[in-house]
Amino acid sequence: MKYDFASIEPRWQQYWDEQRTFGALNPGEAGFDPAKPKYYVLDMFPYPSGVGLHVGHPLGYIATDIVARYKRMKGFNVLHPMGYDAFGLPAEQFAVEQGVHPRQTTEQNIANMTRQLKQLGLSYDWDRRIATTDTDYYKWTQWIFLRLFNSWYDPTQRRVRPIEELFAVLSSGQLLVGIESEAVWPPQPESLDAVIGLPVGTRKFHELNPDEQRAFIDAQRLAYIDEVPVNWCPQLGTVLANEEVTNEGRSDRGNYPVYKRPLRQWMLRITALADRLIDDLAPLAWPEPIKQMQRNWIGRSDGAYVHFPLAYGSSSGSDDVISVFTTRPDTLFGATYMVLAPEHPLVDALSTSEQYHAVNEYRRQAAGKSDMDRIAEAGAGAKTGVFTGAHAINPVNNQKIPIWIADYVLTGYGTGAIMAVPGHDERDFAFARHFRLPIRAVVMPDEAWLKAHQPPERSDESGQSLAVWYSEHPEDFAKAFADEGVAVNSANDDLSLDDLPTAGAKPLISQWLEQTGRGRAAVQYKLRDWLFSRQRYWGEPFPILHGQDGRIIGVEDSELPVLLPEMDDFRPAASEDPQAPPQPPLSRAPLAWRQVVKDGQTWTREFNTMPQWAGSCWYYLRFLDPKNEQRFVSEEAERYWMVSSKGQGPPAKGQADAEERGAIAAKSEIRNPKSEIHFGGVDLYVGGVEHAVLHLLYARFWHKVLFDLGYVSTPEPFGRLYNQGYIQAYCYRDLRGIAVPAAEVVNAQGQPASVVQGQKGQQFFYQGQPVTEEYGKMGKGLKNAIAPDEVCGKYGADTLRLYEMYMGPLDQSKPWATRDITGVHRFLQRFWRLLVNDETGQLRVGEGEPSPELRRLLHNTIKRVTDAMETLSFNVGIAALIELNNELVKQHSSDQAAGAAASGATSGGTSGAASGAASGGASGGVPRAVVETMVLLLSPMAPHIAEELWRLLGHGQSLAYHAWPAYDPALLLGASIEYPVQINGKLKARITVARDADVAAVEAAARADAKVTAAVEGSTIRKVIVVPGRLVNIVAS
RNA sequence: GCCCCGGUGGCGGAAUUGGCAGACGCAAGGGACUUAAAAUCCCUUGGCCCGCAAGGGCCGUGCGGGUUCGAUCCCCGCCCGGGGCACCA
Repeated sequence: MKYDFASIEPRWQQYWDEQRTFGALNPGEAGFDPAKPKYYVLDMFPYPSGVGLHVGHPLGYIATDIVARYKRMKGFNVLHPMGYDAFGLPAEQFAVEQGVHPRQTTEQNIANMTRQLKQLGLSYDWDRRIATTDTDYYKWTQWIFLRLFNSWYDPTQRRVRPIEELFAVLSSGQLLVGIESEAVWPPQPESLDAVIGLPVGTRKFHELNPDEQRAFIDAQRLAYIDEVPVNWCPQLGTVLANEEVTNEGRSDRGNYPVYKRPLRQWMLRITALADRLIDDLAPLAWPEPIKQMQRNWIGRSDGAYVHFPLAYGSSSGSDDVISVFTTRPDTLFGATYMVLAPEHPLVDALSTSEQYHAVNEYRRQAAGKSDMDRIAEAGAGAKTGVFTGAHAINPVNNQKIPIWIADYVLTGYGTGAIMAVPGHDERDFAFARHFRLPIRAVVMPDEAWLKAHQPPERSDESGQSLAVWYSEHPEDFAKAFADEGVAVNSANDDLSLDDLPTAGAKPLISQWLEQTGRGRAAVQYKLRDWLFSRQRYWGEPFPILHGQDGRIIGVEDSELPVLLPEMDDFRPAASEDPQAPPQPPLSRAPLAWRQVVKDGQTWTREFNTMPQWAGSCWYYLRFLDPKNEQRFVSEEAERYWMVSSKGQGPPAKGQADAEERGAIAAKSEIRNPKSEIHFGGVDLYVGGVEHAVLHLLYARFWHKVLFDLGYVSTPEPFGRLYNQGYIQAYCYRDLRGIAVPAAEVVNAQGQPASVVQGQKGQQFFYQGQPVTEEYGKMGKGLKNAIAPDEVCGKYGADTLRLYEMYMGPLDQSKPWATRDITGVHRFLQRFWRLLVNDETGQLRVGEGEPSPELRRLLHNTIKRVTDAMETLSFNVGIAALIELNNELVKQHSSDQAAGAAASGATSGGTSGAASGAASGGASGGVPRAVVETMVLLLSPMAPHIAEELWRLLGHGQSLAYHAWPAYDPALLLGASIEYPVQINGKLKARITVARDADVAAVEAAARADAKVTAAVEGSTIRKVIVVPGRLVNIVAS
């Protein structure tokens, strides 16, 4: 009876399905065991694409499946679900191309993908399958949006609160509200402290009229509408989030040009939580680079606002101030001009009549440029700009400084205006040189810097006079000194920074600014509020109604879901014209959908839809309780699955230490007194690095909002994150550089490329034409995709699973080599034949006890495989099983060969383990205890063959919940240990001593060894180092 | 430019993170079985050198230094590859 995976695998898949083997039980369900710890292991759910999976996709799924199966055997209640992220641009575009409704294509794709996943034997609880497009799923996406809409961020308590509480707080008169805010641009309603206590135009909330009150409240919501400069992609007919725009200023999807353009859009106030999104990263068991990427993306920088009064107000009054943000307030004395972004709203009012034309021309050009153009120019180092004709007063020295506009100042960051310190900023330096603006030195560099960048014509001068020269003429030096140094030329009647190091000057000047009302210390983030609306059809409709009076209200919870209307034409209004107005498809929906009568008034629905990220922001919560009709997840299920069980597994690499974790947990105690344990969440979350910032940041934001509002128990959703690498593959390009189908490429001898690829000196041909071999990420773009169906058909799912895990470390990218698959396939066949006689089908298992040597080898293998499971290093776990199998195969064949002497066994991992192992009752087969353990160890990785062998071994039920084998640490070592003996660090001899020999005995044995005595002949032994259990090193000279 | 990650045989990769470098697999070469092939099994396989041989010597983890009894691992300075960010004041 041969190893016939083609019949074994479907049979077991059917069995698991029918028996609901992998169904996870929630608290309260029949059979639920409260004594079991929980383990939630999650994949990043896929987008159901029409082309289906290639072998790169399941890499992470196989890994999580192995963990899920392992944890079940370790006695955990395991939740391992799968679903589909089915809304969004790609699904819609695919549907448009195919000319059918997106729902139909989405359902087909889901069916196909589910089939592909099931074929791999993945142990998902399929009863919990969800798709973000299900109405009873997006009902709750809308519900969560309403929570965002109906809450605000309280900066004094640093948490999200229901909007009713803001009304109460404001009505009680506790806070002052500056409705006519000072001339800070853009206006900053998001931070209440910016408007608390401002002297100008401040009124109490109850002094506002109802419209003003409503406007103020609306502006505080976490979901709000704002007219902001957005990324507008005319070809896609929609706006895009910053995160969806490439470095080249093109759309992530489709690679179309993107333009900046002000539009009224829905925003989510993610910036309010920026600090916590940074701080709470620390204790997470995430890869450090991913944390770093999130920190960089959020881009916190500490500095100060400085208010610059205008020299001659073009309009009278207190508005005539331009505020800037700077990280270097200590260089304020060196600010010799200001620059506004071309889009800055004060530009019109500022510009003098002489400069008006030039300013307008510049702004027109800037508006016409796509981000791509703008970035390309920046890359060339060119600085452009125009003088407005206006001046401002440097508040620190009352100097009149010119105001320019230039597109190197961005509208989206800070206040859209900067103070230019050309002496100490590279960009300002380049700009000032180009336009011959004054450059002042206010920070003294060290001598090394002065020497390195000194003017060429005075290179022989001494350091001392260089400092003087720099102080007077920094413009003569090669570049701006942008580092920290010592302040110079920085004093007025009231204040002196001179001789202070930068770190000391900063707080001093910030303090002075605050005391004199000229500014204040502040923090800025690169992170922008999240642009949340899209002009597409295939997304979640907003549960929002617009009144004819301009009021915006949320749909009642009881009215959810707001269903997507059926439409024949759901195409977006694409256009070549960047200025064409957006036309969301839903604006063409049937009138019955568009209009709602409520409270005797007619309301219009919101026509935008949510971006694809919405559904993936909380799917991990819905998996906990996917059928719940009353709530997005029951409190009980949420608490059980998300709050960490105690004493789970070892920490992942890079996990924060206990102290750090404790500190953060203590902080969050304050935020949510109701929860006891923190930073649990998903126990293992596996997915690609491409989601390092987007999905993971958005989901963390939503989760924190739900946490603050008391809907979830942990401040973070994903306790442990792991990123699998890409699978790469060889690809081939013809002479024009166009990728050709890799499967049809052959070498000069006509062999398929897959058998000889990677070898040197090969030439490859496609349809008789020479092609070049390269190496890249597997996918349809490079025409080098390999479908899992192909491999499953030829070798079986177990072999595919084993191969993908054996290729190398899970987190590294590595090349697919079809040729190598035979290695693990052979292993499975050899293992099968070890237990089953090919011809007779009889078991070859002995009922005796294993020899001590074999037992030791077995326990070492258990340890190695168990360690591999905990650290996700499956490649070495598989290697350990192969080694044990090889050893057993060798012994077993020597058994049959007339009891040949076991003398040649030297290759085992633990030396000498094998000799004579077969004795002790193994005649007639490998001891049952050994093979059963091996079957269990193999089962998470190759579950079908393991189940089949388990059944052949006489077990009546699935091994999925059988206890994981344990090893006895006492059995790992033999009676004696072999020590390598080094002389001066070089290996010279080996000695064998008793396991319990003490250091002195080991040293004596080493000194007595013949090879050692010969090697140290004629020199003196200075020192002998004995590392117990490791080695001996003799220092001699 | 800035920030990460990596560099080990012909190839994918191991090495208890300071303790025997190259586990395991692929490929390659030799052999057994076979009419033959496939499959299977056995042996060899980092490089160089000495030896008829058994065996022995030297070099070797991108490069150059350093710390150490001992370095693939730690430190300093480079080179190369991959990823992220990028006019963020």
